[in-house]
Amino acid sequence: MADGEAVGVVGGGARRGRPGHDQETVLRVAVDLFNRQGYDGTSMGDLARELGLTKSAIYHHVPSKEHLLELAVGEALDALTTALDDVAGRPGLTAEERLRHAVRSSVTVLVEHLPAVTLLLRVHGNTPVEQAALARRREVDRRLAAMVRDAVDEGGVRDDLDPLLVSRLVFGMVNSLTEWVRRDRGTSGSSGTDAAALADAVSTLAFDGLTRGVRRAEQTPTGPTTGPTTG
Amino acid sequence: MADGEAVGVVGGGARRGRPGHDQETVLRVAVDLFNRQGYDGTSMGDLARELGLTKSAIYHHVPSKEHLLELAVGEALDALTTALDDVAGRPGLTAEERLRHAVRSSVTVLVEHLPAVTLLLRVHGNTPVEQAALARRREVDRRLAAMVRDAVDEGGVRDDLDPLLVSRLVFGMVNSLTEWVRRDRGTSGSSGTDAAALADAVSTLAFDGLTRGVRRAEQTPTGPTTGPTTG
DNA sequence: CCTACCGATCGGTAGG
DNA sequence: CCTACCGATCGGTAGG
Repeated sequence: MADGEAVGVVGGGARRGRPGHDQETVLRVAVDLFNRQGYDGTSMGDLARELGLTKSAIYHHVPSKEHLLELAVGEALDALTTALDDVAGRPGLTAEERLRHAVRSSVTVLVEHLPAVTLLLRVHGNTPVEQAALARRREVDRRLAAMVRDAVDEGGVRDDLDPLLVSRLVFGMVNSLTEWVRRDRGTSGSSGTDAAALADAVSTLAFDGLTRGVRRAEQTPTGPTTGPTTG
Repeated sequence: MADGEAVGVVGGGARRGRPGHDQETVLRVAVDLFNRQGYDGTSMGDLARELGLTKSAIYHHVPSKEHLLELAVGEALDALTTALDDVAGRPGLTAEERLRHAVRSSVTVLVEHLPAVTLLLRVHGNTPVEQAALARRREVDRRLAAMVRDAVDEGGVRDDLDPLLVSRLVFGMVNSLTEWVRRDRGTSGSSGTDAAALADAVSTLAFDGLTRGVRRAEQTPTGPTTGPTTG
């Protein structure tokens, strides 16, 4: 990936005569570039060079640059929305437990869809496509804020700080993972372990803080180690 | 600021015959645009329109678009570095107290230099100027991580989580403030109150977590309400 | 000669 | 999937 080298295309082993670019490959390489250089800072020429083909050839696979953005942010928003639906659909959980699940699910989704979520979090709203993405993202934020409010009302979460502020800070911390988490080299589809450990750490820090000493036993939610998103 | 309206230039009251654009005004308007649309997503034509003058006239005040970026990220990095120097220069503080000050200082600097810090946090490294900014930013991150390690070694901060991870999460939470904090309308130079309240909230959440009940008296550091940066 | 700009256009490159 | 291009716009500069 270093110098002027075009990326290997088919992940597996045997490579066909033609490079075999499909939309998924173009999308993956494009999103990586968008995240490295910024969406506006990435030209279709950059993408062509990275793919090892001409600019025009890209348009055989995708109709426009912005469609690539749309696909990626759609993936991220679908995953986040589904995760929240899962949490909301659990019967018999307290509001605090649902919030804990939401934090863990957010981390898991972020790690499993890292490039897409990273791109989503950097959208500016410069075009209708970006504005639509921001609208869906605000809806996710609203649902997360509501879960914090519910947990405060229920009594499990501190009420000396504004719930909206708490929601912004906690999920701001979660979202900041995109700044440094790296994708695991894609042996296959197993990214679960790292994500779970990270989710634990984030959850611990968010709920218990970084001050030493006050550790609590009721840290683990009802569903113990099974991931709330994929489960 | 809504439609095609050019921004008011001289903040005060009496306006001179000529618009009186100086470099500072150009910089302020430019950084606001960069943060709204992205640096690469903002053309010098956009900036000219917002300033109410021609593109060419901008180059009477600034040598290039990138110089505007350089000035802004320099302001942010200088402020962050100075704040860390201040904290490091305090004698007789425990490592935990220094860390608390660092968290509060970071919030204060972020609020007081909000546009500059926001821009800094979005730099990609596409040019030598951006790469230099990233290098300075990494140095700041290293110093913050070292403060967390010291606090862990000292015993005041939990040691069941990786100090580097804790540092990233806590200052990721701090940095996420740029996503939603709005500058106060600039009556004069008084932005202290809001920043202090926000610093309190962030510090409380970071050190004590959001779980109800375990509130601690030793929350306030040695220097109680005087801001560590400006003091 | 200075300042604070303007209308027009430069050489290159963007997405398509 | 390429060569050959387009309308437009990019950051920056010309003379006045």
